Amino acid sequence: VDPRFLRTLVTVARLGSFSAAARELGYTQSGVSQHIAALESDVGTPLLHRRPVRPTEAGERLLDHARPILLRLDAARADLARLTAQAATRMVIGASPLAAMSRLAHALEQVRRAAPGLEATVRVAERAAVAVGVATGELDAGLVDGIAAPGDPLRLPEGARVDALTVAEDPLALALPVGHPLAGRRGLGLDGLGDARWLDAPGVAGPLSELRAASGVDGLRSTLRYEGVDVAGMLALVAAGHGLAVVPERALTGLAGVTAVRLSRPPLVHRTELLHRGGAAASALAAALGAAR
Amino acid sequence: VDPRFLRTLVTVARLGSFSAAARELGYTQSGVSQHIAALESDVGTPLLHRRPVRPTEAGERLLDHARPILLRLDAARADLARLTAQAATRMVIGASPLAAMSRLAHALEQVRRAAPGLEATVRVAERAAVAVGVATGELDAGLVDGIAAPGDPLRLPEGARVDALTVAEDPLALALPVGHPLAGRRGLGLDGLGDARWLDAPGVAGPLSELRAASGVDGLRSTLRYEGVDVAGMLALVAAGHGLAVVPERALTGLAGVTAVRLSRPPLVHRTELLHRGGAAASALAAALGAAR
DNA sequence: TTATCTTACGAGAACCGTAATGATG
DNA sequence: CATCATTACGGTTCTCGTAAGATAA
Repeated sequence: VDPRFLRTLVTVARLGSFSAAARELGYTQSGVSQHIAALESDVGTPLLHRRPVRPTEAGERLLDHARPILLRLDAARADLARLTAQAATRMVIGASPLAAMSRLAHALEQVRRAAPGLEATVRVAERAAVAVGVATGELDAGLVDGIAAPGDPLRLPEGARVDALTVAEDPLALALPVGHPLAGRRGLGLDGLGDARWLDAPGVAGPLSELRAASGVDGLRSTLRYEGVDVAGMLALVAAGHGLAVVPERALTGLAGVTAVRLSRPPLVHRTELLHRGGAAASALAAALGAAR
Repeated sequence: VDPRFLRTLVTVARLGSFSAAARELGYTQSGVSQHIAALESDVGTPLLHRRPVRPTEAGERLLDHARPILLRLDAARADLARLTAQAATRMVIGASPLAAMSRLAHALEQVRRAAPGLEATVRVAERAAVAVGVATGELDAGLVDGIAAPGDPLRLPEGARVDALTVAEDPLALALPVGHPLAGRRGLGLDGLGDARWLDAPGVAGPLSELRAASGVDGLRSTLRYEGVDVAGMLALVAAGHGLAVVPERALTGLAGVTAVRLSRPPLVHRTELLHRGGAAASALAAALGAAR
């Protein structure tokens, strides 16, 4: 019942070890063991397999609830803290890798003219982490992007209570190595490309699973996974023929070794949203971004 | 930090009294006072005005978080309890007042043929309460209805983690007293009716605010509020000229004193969904309802 | 054996009830 | 002055750390 126990559970599940969780949380091994034992006696079922430490089915079920609950508790704390907070002089903005940085740069320019003393930081992380950061108050705002059907909002982690403003919806393109047989085409549909080799770059273009979910096209099998967050790095792999990737068209202009072909058939867009929780600085950003609600 | 404190807070806020909350929760006055004091000292701000007892701004903020968190905690408990549960012989189904009972009756028929020993109950409550009941395991399934744009899901309380299946989308009609000047029309739009007198029947046709939100038409002012859950009762008020109401067309056939005119202009439908959490009985119901995902 | 989880036990803190005190209409 | 919230205090329970025990690799 105690949320601290739930936090211990998710930490243990994440690290796969009682001792490691104890170190991270500032408890004793014993304390962690007692937390888990208390939870298990409460629900009347084992939640973790031991040796190796791995959630049971019931554990997985509880974790699915625990993570959003803990996120929401943190969000509540952050929300109340902001009520008492004084005017901020420091602003931290999160951004996912492909989020339209040029737009953000221009908007920040305007905000800084309006508030000269402002000290701003931009921190790049993946979309879910940015959403969590905004919800928990670590970030004052976040610029995130992803693939979605036109008009659909981006999917964010459960329990992350944030306001989302649409910043842009841009066309998507397929990144191909130069000389690829499809490189001359005007537009391409995904449906014929289920058998192609794909590059899965979750940190850059979003995970392939997101594309699969948004498009409804099955069988997009990846042959290589790129775990960096660097666009040029990923495109080098595309240029070398390791697979295709779907990327916002604007990210592909003027890069050697790859050709862009606009993605036409399943109506999908590269969507950019500004996440915030209503602070003054975030509102100024929203206005400067010309965001449509 | 203790969720029990949050539960105390929401109860006190709902009842507007420490003593009443203590009675309902099985605490003493003193215990409730200590809960609130602990929360206030934790967040560093008063959460309630006293005499009369009413949430402060910070209190409202915390309540917005606390209610979904508590709901989710209950849902987690129910979820885990179901893992250990044996085959159910008793099924409780929630239904909002206008949810297509005839369809449900037919589906139940099929389910009972397949499982003859089944003891079923249907319990009528408003939509949010049904969703909460399904999430917390009090109900095995729920049939709820409401007004929405075509294809849009119904809005459910935050934290209510349920699966929703679309059962039907039916046309909406305006209920008018016989002899009303608009009664002869073939179809009507809401946009010209902002100035009409409206009947607000949150328990029957859904709150007027829902219609306002779904249609985008402002200024639907109600002159009378009906708090019952009885269709005929509400329509009697319409027949007497106390105001117009938007109701699913099928609910209006063959009722004395009122005429139905189909609502055409803002594309809205009366939507019915089956809420459940994946139990065997609920799945059988879903199949019998021929629900499309 | 070694790393790891579990159990035993005691100190300290937290929670809740009884009862007295204070405040408000 | 009657109702309601707060404070004081004590008993019970809970939580956590130390330390010893159990168990699998």
